[in-house]
Amino acid sequence: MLHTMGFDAFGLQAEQYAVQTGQHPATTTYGRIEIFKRQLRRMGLGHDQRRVFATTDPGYYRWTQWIFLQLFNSYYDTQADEGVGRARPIADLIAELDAGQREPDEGANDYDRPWSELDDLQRRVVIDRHRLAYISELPVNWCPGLGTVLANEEVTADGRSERGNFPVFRKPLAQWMLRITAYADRLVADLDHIDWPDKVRTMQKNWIGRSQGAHVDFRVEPSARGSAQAEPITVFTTRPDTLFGATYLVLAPEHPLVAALTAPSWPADVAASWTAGHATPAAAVAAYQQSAAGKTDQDRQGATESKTKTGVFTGSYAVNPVTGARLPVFIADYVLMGYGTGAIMAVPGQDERDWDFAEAFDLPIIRTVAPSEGFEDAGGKAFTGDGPAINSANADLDLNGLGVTEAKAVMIDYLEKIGAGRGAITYRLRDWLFSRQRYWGEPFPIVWDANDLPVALPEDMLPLLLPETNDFSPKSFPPDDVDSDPEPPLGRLTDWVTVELDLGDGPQTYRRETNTMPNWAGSCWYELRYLDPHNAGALVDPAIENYWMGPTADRPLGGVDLYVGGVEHAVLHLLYARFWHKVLFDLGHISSSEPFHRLVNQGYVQAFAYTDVRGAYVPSAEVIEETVDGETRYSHDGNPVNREYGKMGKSLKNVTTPDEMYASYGADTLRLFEMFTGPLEQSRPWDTKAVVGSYRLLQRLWRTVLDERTGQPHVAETEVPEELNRLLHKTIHAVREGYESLRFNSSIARVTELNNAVTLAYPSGGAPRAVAEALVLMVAPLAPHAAEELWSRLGHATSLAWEPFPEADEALLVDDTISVPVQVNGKVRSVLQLPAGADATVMEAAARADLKVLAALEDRAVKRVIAVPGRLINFVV
RNA sequence: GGGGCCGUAGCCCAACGGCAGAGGCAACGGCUUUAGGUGCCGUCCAGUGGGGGUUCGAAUCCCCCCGGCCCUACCA
Repeated sequence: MLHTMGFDAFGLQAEQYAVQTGQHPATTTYGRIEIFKRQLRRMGLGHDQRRVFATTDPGYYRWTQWIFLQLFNSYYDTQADEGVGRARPIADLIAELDAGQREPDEGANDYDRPWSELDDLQRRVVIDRHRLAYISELPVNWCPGLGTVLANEEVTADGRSERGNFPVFRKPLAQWMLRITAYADRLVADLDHIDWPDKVRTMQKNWIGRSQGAHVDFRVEPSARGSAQAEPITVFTTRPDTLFGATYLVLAPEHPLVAALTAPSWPADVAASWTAGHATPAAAVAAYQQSAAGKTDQDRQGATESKTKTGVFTGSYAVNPVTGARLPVFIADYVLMGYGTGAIMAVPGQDERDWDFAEAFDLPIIRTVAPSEGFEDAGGKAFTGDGPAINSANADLDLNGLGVTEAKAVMIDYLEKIGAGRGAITYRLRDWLFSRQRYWGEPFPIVWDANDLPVALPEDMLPLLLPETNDFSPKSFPPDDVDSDPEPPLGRLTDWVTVELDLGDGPQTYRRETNTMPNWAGSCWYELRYLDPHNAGALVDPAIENYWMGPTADRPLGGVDLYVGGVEHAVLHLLYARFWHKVLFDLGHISSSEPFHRLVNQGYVQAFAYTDVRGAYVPSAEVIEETVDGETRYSHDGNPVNREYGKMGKSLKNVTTPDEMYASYGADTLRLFEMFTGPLEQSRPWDTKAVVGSYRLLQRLWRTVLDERTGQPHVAETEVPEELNRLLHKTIHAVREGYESLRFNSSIARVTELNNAVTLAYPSGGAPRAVAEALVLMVAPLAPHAAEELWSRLGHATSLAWEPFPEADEALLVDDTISVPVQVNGKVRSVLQLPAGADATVMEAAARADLKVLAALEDRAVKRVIAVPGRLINFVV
């Protein structure tokens, strides 16, 4: 077994602490690590110390940087593995392009010329766009209050930073991105082959958000922009079947086509609500864009709840490819640039949001799916259910009468035929924004050349050490300062930034990348480093990786046998780590394709909180509980208080730490108690009253083994009496089962039960040694200190850690006679003592001879007899 | 709005579809110690949130409702 731990110590939290205390992050980080190590040691947690490291150790982040180079130097070959796709070295791509075997991926080549006609610089730009680590200039999450950009996963639903709770704005900035979207399908598919809680699998699936539908192209009326060359608007829809009901288009305010679509003037007789009172479309669009940009997603959400839709007309019209109808083009913030194409076809008849917008702007509504009976009479508006298509035919195509699924397929075929669209899959998942404008993180092993193109440092220059400085504070801004721009602290170290290197073309001047990696980088692969923590030549020796984590029959994709962690990592760490693991797998560095085979989410330790009559929280520690007339009451300073239940928090005045319990009862009691209060996976209240129970168990066990006054063992070197021996072996069996299934609370209960029986049978010592030793060994995993001491005093020279765990003798698990309940119509009427091996016939005969059973049967005819050997008999009358 | 988990004695929690109770806390009685928020022995207590269904038999499986906790949310 390999059981260890490490310190994930780069990132915002560690840096903020350092800034607050005016110390260097390295000082505070390594200082805290020493404290944590002491605390963990004090608890007797048995991690393998030889494998402990911090993600901030240069010997570790050297390999984090190395993995980044792997990402930079590879691309996703979507054709590989029968279309599943696989990461491959970028050199392979270049070779194939040079050999004329393929052209660049769609969207990667902006030069209107094939690869063979591009110059070297253009080729580099095109190649850079294929990399798994690439620079993007799309809008990102900019958080002025933190002075850094953030990943989608670090922004809460209400548009604020998960850390610090500052507003987050969308802003176009050149940033490193990791192409996690290439792995979307595999990240979903492989969830079926790992043993994770359904909850976490569902969360990942929802986060990845695969949806199947179509891209539809809408031609823009040339008159709108005074040019015949208008670029079509491509929308994504999951309901191509409803295209006949599309009555307008909506673009996200940030959509790149908005400028081109903004007409010079309003058409005649434009509705007042469409213009928002502005004299020209340009003014209306500009005003709307500005107000949308200044809003956080939280403000947008406010509109969601009231269902009020806002937007403005661009003055342009597009053409519905199946009906030829003129569709006004709007911009509205209910359409998000980050999903699909950032543009939708609005079908108010089948979409509630579109219906709301259509009502607000007085736009036509055409039903293309017949609503269910009574739907409209009941005031139903948009009908999103299944039903036969209506109003859905033109000269070449007739969907009427088809169900939704069939109509979708027919429509996609038709769109492909007329060149107006195609089937498409989109994801909610975005590529992973990987730059942070922070000091305390892994520097990127990248330099920029005279062409302002990125160049990877060679592996032998790793690790690229984080430069020493006292000027590490982030440049943050007023939280609402949308116009601010990020300023990485490393950029201030001009001596470090400008560097002369010979990377093969002779000495040249380069500019170092000044962003750092996010805190997730280090925890993306630490499970691999534990396997081979001191390897200087590879992140992990392949043979060692295969030994510990390679695929087996039980773990078809390989991975760690058991990973215990909080559910809060479901769409952050656990998603990122799976992604990196798959990249390393694709590139042949490891044999497992999933990092963690079995995941268990431990429950949260929660706490009660108490409010007084005014609703103010009072300190939980001062609340008195009493039971009056069978009713439990809580009071504080003599005044009644109300009890709530939930997380611990300073504002709730219910935070407790285990320190006090440790001081009063010691590490073993604390460990035992924490495992005893309930199942590992279940959240439960931290209610310290009951801790004496665990304390007593250890005391009682102590007295079972030792004479309290002398400290000498008082066990007897005798055989275990048969009855006690049966209990012993049943206990061993149950305790094992409990440990194996992580139901530690049950195991402790069974140990307690056995010890109680021993105490009862041998009140003043003299318990058989075999029983005493088994008890000590069984409690050892949870109370190692006391167990070790007892083991030693029992006369053993070596640690019990080397002792095998007790094994149950199967023969002793079954009793000679068993009590078998006899039911009549499912109700227990009698209990018989029968030999353990009694078969159904014997059981029935015995039951029929039983007086209580006869009385219950009352001469009624027995219709049926269910006799389950070893369990029960049921007479159905 | 969507999703997940959970409701069993005063409390925390057990119970392969088969006698509702393993263990602990609290309470009560006694013993011990009395400096005691100590130790020991014993006693006590629910019919499984509510309603329906499947079954010979349901805490357990299915459906609806109520309550708690957590996640997610204009995803086209």
